[in-house]
Amino acid sequence: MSNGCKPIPSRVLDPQLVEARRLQIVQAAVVLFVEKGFHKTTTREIAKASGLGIGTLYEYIQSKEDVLYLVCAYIHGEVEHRLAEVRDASRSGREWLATSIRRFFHCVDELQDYVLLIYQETKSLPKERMHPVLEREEALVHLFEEILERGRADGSIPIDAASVKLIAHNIVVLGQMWTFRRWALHRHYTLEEYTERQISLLLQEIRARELEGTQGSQGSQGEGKS
Amino acid sequence: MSNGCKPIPSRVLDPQLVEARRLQIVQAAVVLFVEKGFHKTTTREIAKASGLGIGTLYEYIQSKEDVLYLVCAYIHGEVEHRLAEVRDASRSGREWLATSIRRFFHCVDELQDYVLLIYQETKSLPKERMHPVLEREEALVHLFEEILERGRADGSIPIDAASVKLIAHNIVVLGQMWTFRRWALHRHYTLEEYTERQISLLLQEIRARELEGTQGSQGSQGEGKS
DNA sequence: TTCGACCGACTGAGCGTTCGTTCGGTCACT
DNA sequence: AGTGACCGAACGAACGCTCAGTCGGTCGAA
Repeated sequence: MSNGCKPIPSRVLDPQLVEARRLQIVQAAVVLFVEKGFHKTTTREIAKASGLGIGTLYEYIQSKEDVLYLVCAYIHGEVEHRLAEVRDASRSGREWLATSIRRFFHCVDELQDYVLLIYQETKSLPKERMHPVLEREEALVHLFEEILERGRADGSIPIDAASVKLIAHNIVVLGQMWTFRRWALHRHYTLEEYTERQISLLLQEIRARELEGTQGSQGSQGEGKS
Repeated sequence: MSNGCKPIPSRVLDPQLVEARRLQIVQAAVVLFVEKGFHKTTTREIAKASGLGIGTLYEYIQSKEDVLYLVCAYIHGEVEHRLAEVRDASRSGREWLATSIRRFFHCVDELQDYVLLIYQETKSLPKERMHPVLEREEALVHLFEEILERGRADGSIPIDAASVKLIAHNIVVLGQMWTFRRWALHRHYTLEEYTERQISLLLQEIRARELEGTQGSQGSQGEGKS
């Protein structure tokens, strides 16, 4: 559940020590990265903030970018951990969805600096390290796909199969939007307002399909050109 | 319609020449930034690609970050220019909205590298230069607010006032999502599929409210906990 | 004595930015 | 038309500095 893909080599032998030191490193680095960004943070700053010498730092990583990768993995771990708690919580898919969205948005809000960091710095990873990070991002989308799928199965979320993936992406992105548009959104909404409004929009949208079903028409197709 | 806030000083006197040379610079830089990112692009590369000497480059800017700012302004200009064409096109707010979304998504697709660039590099701007860029981003949101507002006025888009801003943000972000999630989305949808599906979701959502009105119930409020 | 975790002075590539210089063009005066 | 003073756009070598990464050494535990 926690590791991604290729392990980062370390010159230190004891695996427990490696894990412990890397946690030090990551927790120090995350603060610095949030504060100044990846590029403007120096390895020396990371070393000092971790309580290690610069040489020691390089016993546990091979490059500065490795630190970024570790940080990304750590953050994804945090998100996944918090989200796992409600994985099988409620009864209908519809309720599960609403609960999960609330949890997810809440989590995004708590970890907003971290989420923003991933958003802004993922591109600085070397290609090979980027893939596992994106995969983990997609796993998050999959979680919501699963929920939507269950709602589809039990009839509580009447949508067509081809929209599932899209809606799942929408949910994730609209959650993350709370962080990368906070300069605008926080001026107008509290987290609760934001969450409930987004859920309400989404569920109304889903309800619409239900009603349309009873009406028997598809609507919104002959809307314009193309 | 085109300029932002504080002008960037140049040591060159002739304003026409300044504009022309800066266009050279921007168009060269934009390619490099898309290719390698802002940080990994050197001023020398920018100079060479613009057909200028390093020294000349600095006749027209004061720092490397100025180039980034010019690039951002240029891109926003492109987007705004393309969007302006349909500003007063159709009759009902609802139709205007659909048309504008199509145009916007199409535009985002055409300029996807540029849009992505702004998304990823805005944070590298110095604070003072960042503000005008964000303001221009908000202007885009305002465009959609305006459209939604008109739809509200003519009754074709029955939503409550407090949702207008949120929906406008949603539209803009879901458009931009096409660029920053292309690694996932392009695998599953063409631009047309993506656009029509998103519009359809949005309009159904709006239609839902309409129907709810005739039903007289609010729904989706007692969905879960607090 | 051996081993491995830790250290930090050192290196050198690479960066943004500067500044002394060049040189084609313009214009006032003859 | 001819001349020379002046202008300013263009140039690029060089400067000063930063910073990722290295390497030889120290030290404590086994």
